[in-house]
Amino acid sequence: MLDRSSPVPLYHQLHAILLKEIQSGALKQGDAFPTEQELMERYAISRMTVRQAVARLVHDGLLHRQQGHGTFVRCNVIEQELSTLTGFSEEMASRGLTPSAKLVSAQMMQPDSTVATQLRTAPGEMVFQMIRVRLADGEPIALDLSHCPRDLGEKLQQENLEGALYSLMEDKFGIKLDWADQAIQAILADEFTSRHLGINKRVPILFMERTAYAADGRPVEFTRTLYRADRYVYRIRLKRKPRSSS
Amino acid sequence: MLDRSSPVPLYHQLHAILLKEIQSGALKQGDAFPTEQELMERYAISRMTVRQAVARLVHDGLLHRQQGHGTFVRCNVIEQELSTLTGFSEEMASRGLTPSAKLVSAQMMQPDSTVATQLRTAPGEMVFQMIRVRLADGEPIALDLSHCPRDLGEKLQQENLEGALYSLMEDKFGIKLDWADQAIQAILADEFTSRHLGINKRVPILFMERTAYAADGRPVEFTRTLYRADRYVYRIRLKRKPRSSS
DNA sequence: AAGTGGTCTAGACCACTCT
DNA sequence: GAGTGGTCTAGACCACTTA
Repeated sequence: MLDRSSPVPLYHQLHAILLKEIQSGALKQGDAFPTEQELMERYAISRMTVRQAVARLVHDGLLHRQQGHGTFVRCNVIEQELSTLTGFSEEMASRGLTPSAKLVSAQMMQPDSTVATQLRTAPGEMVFQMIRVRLADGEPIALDLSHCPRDLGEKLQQENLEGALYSLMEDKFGIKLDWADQAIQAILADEFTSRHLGINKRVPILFMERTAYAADGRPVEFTRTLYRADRYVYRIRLKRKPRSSS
Repeated sequence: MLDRSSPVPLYHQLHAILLKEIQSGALKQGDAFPTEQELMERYAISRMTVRQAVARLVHDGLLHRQQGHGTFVRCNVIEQELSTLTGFSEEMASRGLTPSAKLVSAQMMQPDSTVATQLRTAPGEMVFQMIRVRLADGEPIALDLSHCPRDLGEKLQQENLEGALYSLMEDKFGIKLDWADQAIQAILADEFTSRHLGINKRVPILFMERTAYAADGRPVEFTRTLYRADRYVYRIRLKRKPRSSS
């Protein structure tokens, strides 16, 4: 039931309860979900609060509503990997693999023009670069070249860089990551990449460039990641948007 | 101003107005956005309606709210390509290119096991397959192998298949596309692909598999698309999600 | 006609940030 | 203390679906 003395908002508590019910498998695909009226009475809360909790489940694709008909369970998948920004460590952990990293280098450097543009550094300003081999269950999966602004880099230099960068930034530095722009391409492995990933040269590589931004709009990381094509598939779930004004 | 006699919801109208103001450039990055109080008075509507309109702008990353501080303009980008499900034609059009398609083949066929699984066809049931070369400004960009359930395929066979498939499904067949699961990999071009895209063999290819679903949860399309790596980059914007319950 | 979700109101109290 | 956004209530009317 709901705890009204908790600092956690009621709609948040209700969302967690409903999510658990869906994921437990008690409700099967296509089953009718409790109506708003039912939820209002069962938890003794107002309709707007119910709607706020249900809205998130609908938005995340677990429920499907039809006006005048009802609310229905879309699917009972445990992993509903929507298009969320996750770091390598988080992504591997969610797939049930154990992530790790081997630090190749970490230093302040003069950014190339792409890095400078993406991180919006002043002319002549240095950035922090670290190169890491990312592993899953001990197997090399990707080569990662991360760049951060100078001030953030100075803090990072005093940390263990073989773990999750995003946890470090959020939990230790209090940076609120908010969104990222990604570009994904297919390329052939070069000498440097193939050596670090333990693969042949001239094999296909999934190449991702990502710029991550904090809640205030400031870029906090620009990363180039080269994934072994034989070990990694990029998966994403997309939502259709209304197409009225286009 | 708002039109209360319109069938369009007030929060929708307000969203459109505010979006226009942001995109017009009148508000610059970092500028303070009108407070909820101001918007309530200016448009003579209640706070919840204001919040509903603003919430979408926040969710789409155009605004940034900070409790006790205010609402601020994140950026004045015209194209905020969030992670939305778009077809090839829509995507190219949004990049300012003219999309087209050359039909290679279109037929009913026995699905392979992947296609049958993704489209959830009954054993022995046929599916509709069409193979198309997708062009942008007359240049071949991708080779597309689309599969649809039998009933949908029968309708498609009577249509012009060299245009946008999603428009056809939504506008002509009344199918509400809702979401899709995608997998993106890097592979090497095979003989069939390189011939149709006019490229050398053994060059890298961005390979995407996508299953698209309607609002009722039914799969309506499974597509394999092979993109020329030298002409196409997959771009996406991701939002960070709260990481409390994981 | 009854039940559902979609929209909207006019209040209320709280947590947070700034001055 | 004043102003902001965050949460919550108890109603209301409407549009749509099903029977």
